[in-house]
Amino acid sequence: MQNRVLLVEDDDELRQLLARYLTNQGFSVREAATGNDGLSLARGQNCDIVVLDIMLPDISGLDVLRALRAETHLPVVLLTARGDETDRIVGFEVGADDYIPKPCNPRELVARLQALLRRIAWDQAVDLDASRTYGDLRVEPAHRRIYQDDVPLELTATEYEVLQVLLAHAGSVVRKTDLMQWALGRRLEAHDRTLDMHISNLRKKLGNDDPPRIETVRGLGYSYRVPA
Amino acid sequence: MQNRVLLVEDDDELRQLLARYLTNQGFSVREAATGNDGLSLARGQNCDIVVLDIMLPDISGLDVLRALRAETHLPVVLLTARGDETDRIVGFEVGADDYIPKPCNPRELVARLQALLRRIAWDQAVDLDASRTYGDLRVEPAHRRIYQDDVPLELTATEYEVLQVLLAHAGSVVRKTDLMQWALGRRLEAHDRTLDMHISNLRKKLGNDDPPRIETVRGLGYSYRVPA
DNA sequence: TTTTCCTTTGCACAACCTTTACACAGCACT
DNA sequence: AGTGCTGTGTAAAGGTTGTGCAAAGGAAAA
Repeated sequence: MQNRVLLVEDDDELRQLLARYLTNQGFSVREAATGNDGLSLARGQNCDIVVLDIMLPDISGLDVLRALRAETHLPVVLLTARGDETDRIVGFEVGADDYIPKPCNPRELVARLQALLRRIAWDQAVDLDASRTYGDLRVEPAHRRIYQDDVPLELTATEYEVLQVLLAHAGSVVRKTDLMQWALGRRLEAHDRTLDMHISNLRKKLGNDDPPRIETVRGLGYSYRVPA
Repeated sequence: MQNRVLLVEDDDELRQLLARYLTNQGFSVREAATGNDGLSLARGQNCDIVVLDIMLPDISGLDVLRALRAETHLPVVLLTARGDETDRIVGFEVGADDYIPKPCNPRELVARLQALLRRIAWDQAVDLDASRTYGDLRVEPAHRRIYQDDVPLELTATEYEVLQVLLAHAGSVVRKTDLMQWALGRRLEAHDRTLDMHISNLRKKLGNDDPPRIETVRGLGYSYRVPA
């Protein structure tokens, strides 16, 4: 169950050093010293992640990456001698997942490889219940909806954002300036009643309970009453 | 419609600089100046990715990350002044997806954010070669056809792509910009109504049900109504 | 060429965010 | 109680933005 790394690097000494370190860290390592070798090994589909030097004797690592991206989404970490910033940007644009400047600390390389593999594992595990419940309300970010007793509320985009923030802070007071910043994405100016309007509309849609679910804290902001 | 970044950084000047740059690059930005604010906002599930400074006035960015990881797999990029290698390793071990030392080039930050978001999109993409069924619709990638109650729909190439992407994400909202990228293979420019046209045509071919199978999520994109 | 399809253009319309306006509630001070 | 200030509730009007769709223009395939 160990991860298989394909290491494409022309400098024999460095490649063997890294290969040994990666092996010690529990990876199974395939090595290639040229771009073409690397490309055919990667195409073989028998590795989980590729570490790819950019400076190679035959074809550039960037071209190898381009060729790979034309057919797969195999994770690729670029490795390169001191990076001009533009180089890095290009690397990412071509489809790299990470970019590590040489000389690199092997520990950091391993940490980054593991972070990338972990990310992939997370993404592929069905990450459903990101939904949260507050009393009779249920927030479902995937649908961008909030359900009250399993009935979806007909909220506008802004209303959704506002209620979302209030729920995330359920039980404590959210200052108007923060609510404005977080839900509306701009600063609260004097005499701006926009927020009050959205709160008013939200209360209506939530059923105008008494006492209201969204409490007013005069001079401060609003607070969603924590469910009993 | 655009990716939402949560920027947690206490240095007002730097935060505003980055926020402005990210906005210009097409992100929608939410800001927090403290760890606690950042944590509540991230919990609110109203962002796609988090940029997190480690040095914060109240609680350490690492603790914020730990708390987040206890409940979500939200992508997190750490940002820090100290370049100590051990710090980086710790950051990754706690669950960071990337680690950028300050002072960071905003262009590189954006490139890394986009690489991470792209990786997630790739990972979550459904196996496009398997045939799938959604209610009365059946996608058969081998023939590039979609059947409604076993009767093939007369779709054009683009319509097939659009519907297929919507189905692959059935039940959740697909942003217009993503739909454009995945189905049409190019970026969504301002005033480009192409997608709206294809949606309109698709709805017609699907029978113009009411409520429509392809729901409009104003300001965001479209969503295929998950079959009961 | 003809046909099919993709894209652009233009207009109408709907959704919705914001402003305006006024009424009223809370609070401090007389 | 009365007065005035400040902050809030909400209806209605105003303005902006996003969307639906027909029709025409182009581009690509047949």
